[in-house]
Amino acid sequence: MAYVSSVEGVMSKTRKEMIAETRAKLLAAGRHAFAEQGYAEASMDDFTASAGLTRGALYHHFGGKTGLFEAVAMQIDDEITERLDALASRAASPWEALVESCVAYVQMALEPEVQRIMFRDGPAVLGDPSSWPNASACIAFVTGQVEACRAAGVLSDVDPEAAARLLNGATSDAAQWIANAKNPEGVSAKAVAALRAMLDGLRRAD
Amino acid sequence: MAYVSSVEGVMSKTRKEMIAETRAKLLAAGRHAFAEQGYAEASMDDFTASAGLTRGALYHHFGGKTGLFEAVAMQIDDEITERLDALASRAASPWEALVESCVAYVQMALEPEVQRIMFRDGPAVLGDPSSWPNASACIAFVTGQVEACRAAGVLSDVDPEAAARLLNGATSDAAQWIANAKNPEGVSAKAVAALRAMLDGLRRAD
DNA sequence: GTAGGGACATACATTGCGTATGTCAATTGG
DNA sequence: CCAATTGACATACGCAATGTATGTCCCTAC
Repeated sequence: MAYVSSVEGVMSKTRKEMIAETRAKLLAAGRHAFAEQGYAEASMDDFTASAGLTRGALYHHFGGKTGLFEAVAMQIDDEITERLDALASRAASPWEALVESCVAYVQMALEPEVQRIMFRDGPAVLGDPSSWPNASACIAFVTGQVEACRAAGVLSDVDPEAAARLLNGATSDAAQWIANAKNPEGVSAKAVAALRAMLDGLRRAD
Repeated sequence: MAYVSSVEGVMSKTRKEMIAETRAKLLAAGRHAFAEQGYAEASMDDFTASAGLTRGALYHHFGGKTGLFEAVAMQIDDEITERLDALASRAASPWEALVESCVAYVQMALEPEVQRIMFRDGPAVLGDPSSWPNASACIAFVTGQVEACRAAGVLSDVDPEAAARLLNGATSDAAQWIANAKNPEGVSAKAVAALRAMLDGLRRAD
């Protein structure tokens, strides 16, 4: 048993692992390059080489530059959703979950990687986020929270997805604003305060 | 006086007119191409040729592809501001002016040209709109309206620019959503209703 | 064990941008 | 009225980057 024979089981798994590994390497390299230099300026030759590969591998696995970018965006979107989910599950009420999710969303959108890939280059490369392959998991997540709030009776009769959309736009735009401000802390405080006020507008007046 | 001598006055004006005309032709051709094909896919050779010119003229007047795009974006931004201004000046109150401006903004953002250039490609090419050369005149305009509302006492104590930013993000995102929806009319109604609700959140509870 | 297919690299063609250079008309100064 | 110069614009060139077509090698399957 000094070596493994290519009987099938073991080797095939190793093989699949190798493939998954190169996919992951490409994904990571692309993600880094897209975040650092932006989509247009990122050279496929450069960042595939930095992963010890060539464009051949990229075209094989992702079909092209756009395909890789799409995969990266989906990965980030999933991560955001997961983080929001973890946060919301610790909230006392649906309403609080929604509010805290929105605030957290602003914070996440401040991260340069998220900002650049999801909010700046994303729409230009992939089109409207709502038409992305996974339909923007994080928007769907917020929509769910709005629905929960409505079910709990704390929301006025607005369309859940419409509310989620508006919130998404408001928060991501606020994040852009904060990120490019001279004093991000002060601006952030203002933005969050205004955001809470707007959210209150959605709450049922009782 | 059968012909005009190049004494200066008349001829120099004609000359300037010619120059202004080619500038305008480039601007129009670029605007059309950017709107139709997007920034990245628009070929300078193609659309300058469609204006009866070459890239030489473009580089001379605008410094490059980015420069022309910037000029186009500023032009559109000015047009939007002007339209909002005309609309707001007919409103009965500052609050109504703000609300109607936001609703109108959604409508404008639905126009394919505005959508593509200002909301999709704009941020990717020029960066965050708030850092654009003219600092996004339309955001400044809305900020002014929010300030007027605050002065009139109908707004709670939110930061004017923060509110304007959130509104801008919410409306433009809503527009994106509407534009890509199957039934734009229905979605538009939902979005506007939710927008009004959010706006109410900013209004001082009295 | 050999035939086949998939994973990836290499080679090539195309396209598009940016810059350097050239040309011609118009302005300016005498 | 003429010559020199400036500026508007076109042409020519080089480079970089993408997409595709082809090749090679190793694993898998029969």
